[in-house]
Amino acid sequence: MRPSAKKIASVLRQKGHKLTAQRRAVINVVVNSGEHLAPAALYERVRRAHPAIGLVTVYRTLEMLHELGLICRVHRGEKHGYTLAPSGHHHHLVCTECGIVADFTDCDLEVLQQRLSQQTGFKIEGHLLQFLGYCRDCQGGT
Amino acid sequence: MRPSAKKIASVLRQKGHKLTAQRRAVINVVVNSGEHLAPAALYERVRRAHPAIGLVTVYRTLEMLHELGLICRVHRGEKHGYTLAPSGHHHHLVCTECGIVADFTDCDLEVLQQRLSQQTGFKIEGHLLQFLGYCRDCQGGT
DNA sequence: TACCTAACTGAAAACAAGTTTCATTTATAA
DNA sequence: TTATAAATGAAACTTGTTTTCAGTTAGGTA
Repeated sequence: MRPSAKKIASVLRQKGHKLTAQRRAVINVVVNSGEHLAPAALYERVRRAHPAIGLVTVYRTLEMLHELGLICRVHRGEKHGYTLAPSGHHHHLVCTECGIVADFTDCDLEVLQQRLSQQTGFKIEGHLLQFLGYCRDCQGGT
Repeated sequence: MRPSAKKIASVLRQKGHKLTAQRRAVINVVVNSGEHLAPAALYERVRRAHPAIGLVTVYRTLEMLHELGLICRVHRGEKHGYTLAPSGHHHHLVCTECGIVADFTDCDLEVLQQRLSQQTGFKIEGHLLQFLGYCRDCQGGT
């Protein structure tokens, strides 16, 4: 389940963070977009609701939400974007055209991981798995 | 098979690129290190052999080698590094401590990819898979 | 309800990785 | 040897992100 704006707000409170108008605005944008948005794009949207907000605040809010595990990062080219974090281990399928993101949870990499670990002697701590392609809407164009 | 310095040099020639002392120096460093090196780190090493080389040239040479498929990029944190490219499709196991890289080729993601494609309607073009952990030598410390 | 203070904010400056520009140099084909 | 397209290095620039710092504010307390 993806967390709601209310849920996120209450987590902030619980952790002793203040709930400012700026943070509310950022949270709303993140909650209401299925895309993974880069900080700059997010900033643009947030400004519609809160024109005076600074880009720095957007960065700081995203950083905080990320640390609390409420949103997560996606890699797309050099920069990265953020989306709501569904609970638990999961991966992304990113549209390289429009940035929309689909989640999936079952990656079945445990077997591969274990074998690699034995073969190489590495102590594997995690993995990075992401599919890249074109979403339904972006397949026609370009 | 990982290509040798000679092999790489001859590919450059074939493609009409000039074989300068700087390029030779960059190629040597890449060939002689099992680590994935960030451009800046590579630059440091290259300077031992060729003190007058510029960072720009390192970037340009890496870019060229990458385009020719002779080396490949690895993600590590925000920046990226380069290692020799073994031929064909492959992935990396990266030590987050020292940056050493192990390759592996069999990722068995076709099944997963096909299922995701059906479920989401995405036309999947590629994937990003990388394991992160500690290599044998780095497991003790820290 | 007013007040207090740590937390938060925004502007500007700083930073890091990478790229572009441009005048100079050089590998290599003729 | 020479001509020239390709390559180089310094410096300036770009882009994404972080730091600094003086001023503002959320929200607990009197």
